[in-house]
Amino acid sequence: MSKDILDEIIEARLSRRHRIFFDKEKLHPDYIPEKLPHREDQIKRIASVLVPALEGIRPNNILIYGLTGTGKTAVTLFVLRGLESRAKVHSSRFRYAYVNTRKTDTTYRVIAEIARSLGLRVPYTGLAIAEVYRRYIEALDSWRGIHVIVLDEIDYYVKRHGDDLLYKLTRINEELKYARVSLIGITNDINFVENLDPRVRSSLGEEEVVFPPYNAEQLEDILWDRAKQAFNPGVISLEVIKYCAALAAREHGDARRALDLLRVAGEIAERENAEKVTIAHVKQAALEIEYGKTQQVIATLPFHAKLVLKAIAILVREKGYATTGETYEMYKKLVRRYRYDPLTQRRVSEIINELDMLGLVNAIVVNRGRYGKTKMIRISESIITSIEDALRRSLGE
DNA sequence: CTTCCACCGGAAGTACCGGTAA
DNA sequence: TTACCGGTACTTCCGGTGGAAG
Repeated sequence: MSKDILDEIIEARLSRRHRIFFDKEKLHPDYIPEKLPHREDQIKRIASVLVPALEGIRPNNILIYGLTGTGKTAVTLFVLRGLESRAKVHSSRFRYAYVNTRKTDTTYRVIAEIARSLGLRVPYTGLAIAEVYRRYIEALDSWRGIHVIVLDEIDYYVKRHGDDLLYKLTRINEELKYARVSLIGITNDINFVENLDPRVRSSLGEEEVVFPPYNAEQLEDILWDRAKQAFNPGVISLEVIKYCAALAAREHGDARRALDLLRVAGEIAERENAEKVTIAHVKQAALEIEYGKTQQVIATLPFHAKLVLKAIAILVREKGYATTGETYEMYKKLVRRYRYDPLTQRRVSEIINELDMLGLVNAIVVNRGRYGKTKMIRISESIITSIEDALRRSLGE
C-alpha cells in the first residue's frame, strides 16, 4: 500500500518535471552552450591569440575585463575546449588549467590546482608551496607542451595576497627548457590593473580583451536561445523572456542573473504544478534568489561573526545604524549569554569588514571630528528581515 | 590654530589543525 | 617518529587621522 503512495508521488514528480523543463542543465550557470550570441568578436580575438599554440608557439598572455555575467568565463573556456580538441587532431601538445581564484583562494591551492591539471597528484595540504611549484615545472618540462593557465577573478586573489604569485607566473618561462606557459587573467574590476606591479601589468596585458555588458535585446537573444533548449514547447513565452532580460539589464546586463531568474522561475512553476512560466513566477524567483543567498551565506558564517551580525541587526533596528564601538558593546553582551570569551575589538572590526565584503552590511568609515573616527554600519532594508530569519535559525530561539 | 576623540588598520606573533616526507 | 608546511583564527601593540569643539 505504501508503495502505491510512493509510486504516486514519484510519478507526479516525474510527470511534472517533464511538463516544465526539457533539459534544465542548459540553464545552469556553468553550462557552456555551442553558440555564444553577441560574443563573436571576443571569440575571434581570443582564438586568434591562442591558435599559435597548436604549432607549439607560446601565445601572448591575455587580460580580460568585463563585469559579472558578460560571458568572460564562458567564452574563454569555449575557445580553450575547442583548441584542446583540435590539438589532438594536429597531434600538438596543448592543455589548459582553469582556476577560479575566488573559490580557490589561497596560494597553495591555486598552484596545486594548476599542477593537477597536468595530471599531477598533489595533496591538499602538507607540502611546501615551493615544492609543488618545483614539481609542476618538472612535469611541464618532461611533457614539453604549451600550457595555458586561466586565472579567473584574479582581482579577488590579488586583493588578498598581492601580486607575488602573478609575478612568478609571468616569469615562469625563464625556468622552462622545453615547455611554455601562457596566462589568461580574467577580472571584473577594471581598476585592478592599476595597483599591479608594472612588470606584471605589461606582461599580463600583452593582449587585452574587453567584454561590454549586454543590453536588454542581446539578453533576450541569449535567453531565448537557451530557453528553447531548456523548456518544453509552450511553457515559456517571449513576454517572460523579455521580463527576465529587462530585470537583468537593469543590473548592468548580467546574463548569469538573467539565466538564474529563468531557471528558478521554472522551478517555482514546476513546484506549483503550473503549465506555464509566468511573470509572477519570475518576480517570485527574484525574491527567492536574494533570500536564498543571504540564508546560505549566514549559515556558513563562524559563530562570532554571527553574533557580531546579530549585534548590528539589533542596533540597526533600534536607531538605523551602528558604530564599531556600539557593535562591540552589544556583541559582548551577546557572547556572555553563550558563556564564551569575547574577541578583541580589533578582531570584531575586521569581522565587520568581512560582513561588508559579503554584502550583508554596508560599512563606511566616517570622521565625526570631535566624536572620533569610526565605521557607520547599516543594513539594507530589503535584507534585514532575511538576516534576522537566518540568525534565528542558526543561533537557536 | 590646536586638541583630541574613537576609532582605523598595518605588522608581527601565537596556537592549533590536518597534512607530507624522510 | 620528527621536522616542517600552509591556512585559519585569532591577539597584542601601536602609529595614524579628519574634522568638530574649544
